Amino acid sequence: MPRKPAYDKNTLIDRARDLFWKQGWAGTSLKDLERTLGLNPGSFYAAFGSKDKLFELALDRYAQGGTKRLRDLAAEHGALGALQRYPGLVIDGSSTPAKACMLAKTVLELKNQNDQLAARANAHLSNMENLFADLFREAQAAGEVSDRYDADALARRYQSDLLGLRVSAERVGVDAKAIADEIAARLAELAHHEAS
Amino acid sequence: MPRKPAYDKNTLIDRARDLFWKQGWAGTSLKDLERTLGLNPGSFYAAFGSKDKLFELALDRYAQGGTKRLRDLAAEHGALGALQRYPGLVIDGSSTPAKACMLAKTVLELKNQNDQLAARANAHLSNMENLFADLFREAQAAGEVSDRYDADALARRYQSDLLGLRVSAERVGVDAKAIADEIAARLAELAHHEAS
DNA sequence: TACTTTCTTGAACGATCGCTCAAGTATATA
DNA sequence: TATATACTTGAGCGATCGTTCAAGAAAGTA
Repeated sequence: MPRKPAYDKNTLIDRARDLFWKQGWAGTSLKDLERTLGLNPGSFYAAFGSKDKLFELALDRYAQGGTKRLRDLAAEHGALGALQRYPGLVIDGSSTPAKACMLAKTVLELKNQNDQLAARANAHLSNMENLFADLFREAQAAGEVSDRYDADALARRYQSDLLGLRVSAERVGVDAKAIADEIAARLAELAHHEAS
Repeated sequence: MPRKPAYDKNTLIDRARDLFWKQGWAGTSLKDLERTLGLNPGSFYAAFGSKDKLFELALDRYAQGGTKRLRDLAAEHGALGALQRYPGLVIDGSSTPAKACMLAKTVLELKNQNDQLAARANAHLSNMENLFADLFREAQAAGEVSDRYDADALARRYQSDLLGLRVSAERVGVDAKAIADEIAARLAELAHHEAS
């Protein structure tokens, strides 16, 4: 009996993610969303409930994409290979709406005015960091990284380096590729057993 | 003949900087500013012209504070000593309205909707990076850092590391002090002449 | 073809946005 | 003390914010 929606919800979430990623929370108005999604207010609220809810979906979708990309990389190039390639990948090409991390942008923008969403973004970042740690452990098991390092500490530092890289990549006049290369090169040195 | 303002403009700019720093551009309404500065709309616009203009002043004030803090550090501890202490300093204490860099926050938030302000923030970041490079060169002249490194490259990487550190410090559940220590420790290694 | 169920449309809501301006108040000079 | 020159006040402007909802259109069942 019913009538089917004229849109594909998954596609709309992708588009919303890209818009939010580029413009941020406050920088994206309902009018922007209606235009980009091709939805009138009524349909928008029937489909997503509120701007907050959609942003939450977009955040989850974003995080899911990041972990998938890294896992794929690990499947193809191994743990260390993936960790080395990832920095270059996230700042590469003009395919993404922004170079900076959407999760980091969200934490910075909303920490002091929307705890809900900021906390969710932060949780996704922690999740990602856990994945980094797993890969470092895997690299250690494979003998690619010395056991003398703490994988969690390496992951923490790697996450911080990535966030810095991606903020730098958002700036104009900064050679982000050079920074990405340095991060990757540093990882290669972790195999050595020299005294620190 | 005239009547003197009831406020000290410099103090107001400091307060505005702290508010903008913490809450960002869109997150700070005129009502917020009026409350924090103790100014009614009329006085506000008489004194500052617009929200944009005040934000610009706040941005400049912020950048000026950063360079001063670093220069003071260099005067007391030397170039390398200053570079090593700075990371710990910027994320330390609860004295600042936020841990993240206001310039970075501004670039991320406004790049796609207020070129004017984003570009100004970016320029301040470049300025800071030049100061880093000068200090690295100074450290090289003092023999604290090997000449085999390019000071500009070191500064670029240092800036990126700092930005990452300060985003990390804004998160909950992250041991930012540990990251700051690692950044400082890495600088100490730059004196060695080992093969890279 | 009639009916039911859902989706779509878009006008309009109250709240807030950044901002203006006329009227009132305080202070320094004369 | 009178006057000129600011500065201060706060009501209220038009625009936009996120959101609601009643009315109309489309599609599956009977």
